[in-house]
Amino acid sequence: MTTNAARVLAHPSREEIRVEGVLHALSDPVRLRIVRQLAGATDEQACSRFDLPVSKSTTTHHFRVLRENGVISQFYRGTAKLSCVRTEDLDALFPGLLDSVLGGADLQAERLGQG
Amino acid sequence: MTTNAARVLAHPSREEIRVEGVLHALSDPVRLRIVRQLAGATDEQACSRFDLPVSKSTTTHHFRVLRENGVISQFYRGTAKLSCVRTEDLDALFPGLLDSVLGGADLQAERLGQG
DNA sequence: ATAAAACTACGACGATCCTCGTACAATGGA
DNA sequence: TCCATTGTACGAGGATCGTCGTAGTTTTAT
Repeated sequence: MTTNAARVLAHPSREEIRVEGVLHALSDPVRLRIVRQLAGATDEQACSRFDLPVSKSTTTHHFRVLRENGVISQFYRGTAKLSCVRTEDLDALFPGLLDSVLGGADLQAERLGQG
Repeated sequence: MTTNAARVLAHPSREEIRVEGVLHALSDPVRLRIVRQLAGATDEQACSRFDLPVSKSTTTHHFRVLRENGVISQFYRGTAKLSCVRTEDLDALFPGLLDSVLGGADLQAERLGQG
């Protein structure tokens, strides 16, 4: 097989990331859950390792929204698509934002008794 | 005039505020601008003191979204409706979130040259 | 070559969202 | 009382969003 261009995923550069876009990306329950799981892991994870209450196409959609808004980066490895949070970029652009969102989500989950 | 019940505004209690709702409320450019202006002032401000690029009805809408998601509190004084950020509640629920959003917005405005 | 695994592209549906204009309500001052 | 100020309620239009199923692509293993 020749290399497939569609397998190279487009990411916004650091300068293109907007705080409104990041907040919007994180404001959906499914996507917030994805980011929490990604941030809790030590390395990148495949989309298939997420147990989400939505269909597979919807899962694809949510990962794309996160990527297009600069929250995660993704790349292919075999048939799998791996994701990780763009911690370095987000911390540089919006210091403390990611941590406080994740911390706030943790507190809320604790408070609602379903951490 | 007798007291009008419609003039008493409904606010979510602290326990009802959700991080997803707060993020959603802050993810709109107009609303983020409102909150930045509110946070930059020392006391509460009337809606009419905001110079926004939308109509008056749309302004009302955005203030309501902010209030219903627990970001601001509002009360009437005469014909004016005053607003202020629910700093104490937000800091208790999601420590550091408000500050990092505001700080990130400031940095972004600086970076884009229209602070 | 065949099949399985992982993910995507596309179109569709209903819900929500942002916006507006118009008409209305509440307050305070002349 | 009359009017100006301030904000609301309502309905509407158009855009975006979240969801899905189906069909298809890419890769790896057999």
